[in-house]
Amino acid sequence: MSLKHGLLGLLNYGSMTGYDLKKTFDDSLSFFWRAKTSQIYRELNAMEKDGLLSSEHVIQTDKPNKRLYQITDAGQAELRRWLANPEDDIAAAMQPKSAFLMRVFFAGETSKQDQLALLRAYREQCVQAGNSMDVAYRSINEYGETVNDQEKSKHWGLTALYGTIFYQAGADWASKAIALLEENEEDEEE
Amino acid sequence: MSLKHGLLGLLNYGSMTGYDLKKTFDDSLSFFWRAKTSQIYRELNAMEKDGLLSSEHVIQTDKPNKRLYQITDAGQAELRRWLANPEDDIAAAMQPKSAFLMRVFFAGETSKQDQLALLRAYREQCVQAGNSMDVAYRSINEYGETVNDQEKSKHWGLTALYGTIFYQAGADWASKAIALLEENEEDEEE
DNA sequence: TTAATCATGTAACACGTTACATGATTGC
DNA sequence: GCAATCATGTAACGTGTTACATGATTAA
Repeated sequence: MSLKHGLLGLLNYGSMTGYDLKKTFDDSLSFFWRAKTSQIYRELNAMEKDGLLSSEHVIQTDKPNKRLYQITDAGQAELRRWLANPEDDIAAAMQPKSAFLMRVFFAGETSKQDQLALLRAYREQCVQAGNSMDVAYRSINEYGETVNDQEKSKHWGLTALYGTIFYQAGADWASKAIALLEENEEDEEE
Repeated sequence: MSLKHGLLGLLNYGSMTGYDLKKTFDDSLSFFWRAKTSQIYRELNAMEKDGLLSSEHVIQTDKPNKRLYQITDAGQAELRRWLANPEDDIAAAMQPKSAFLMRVFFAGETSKQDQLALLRAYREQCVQAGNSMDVAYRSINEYGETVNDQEKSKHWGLTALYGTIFYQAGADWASKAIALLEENEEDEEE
């Protein structure tokens, strides 16, 4: 359901096209949510049918024509209703789904070299992702300082801070896991 | 694709019914993967059609009849192929999807009280989940000590360790986020 | 002249959830 | 008598991905 509410949340800031929404997702929400163009257009259609959005066709001469979506009163009500009921999403946040951990679970079927390579690759990616998140974090804060929407940018910054901590924790875990595997590397062979 | 490979991984340890597989998922993989009964039966069917599994009908007098699944040579080959190619899943692990963070992002639309309540509820759930993970971690290690499959239980333990660190990081982030919001609680009103 | 940006979709498939459907045996 | 365990599925729906389809304008 969260693509729907993400779209409502963004359109609550102002009218946009599907194309704009896609870019905003990619630019600002991509750490914790992503969606393909095809899914966004389909969802916008369904939401308009449900009365959460309305749209107007805008004819342009210099660029392709476009469809501008705006949130309706029913849409704003739905956004507020959603924000007021976070229980299920908090519970779901305790239940990650990770194909990577599935691999760790079954890594006993691979060679010790492969096991270590898996964990090292993961750690490296965490470090890299952490670095790029630091950049994003700074740019959000800078943006919040220059523009006068400090209240909003504060929450955007919190999601970026989550990213930094999440990747750091991933790298720490991988380091410990590697150490645990290397402990008995000498006496065992595969 | 990981339900498929989870089923292959478990059936690689020995033949099981759909019912057994469901229980094993719930008992051992539930921190990082869950599946409904209906999905498991559907997937087993598809996998048998693809030649990854074979099944035999077992007639029981004291209990309902059952269908025992076993992995085929093609299934073992597919399991090995999957284990040898982890790149995409490592990359995907850097791209979490979180409806909870979507809520944090848009929390500027709610009252300061609701913002704090959201973060406090999240922190509390992280602490609770962390505690129950510690229990799971200990039971896995005890199991690994008594039984002689230390090599396997080591990796199972690594996934539990990930859980502990993940929940701890979540609680730490929430504490920082709460502190940041409370910083300017005095001078601002909503 | 070539890549990027702007702009919107359809169709099919893959994966996950919800609701429905059945029924015997065992332990409290 | 009632709940738990054992045991297997179908149908419909919701959500996400992949492949396909088109085409103008602008900047390097």
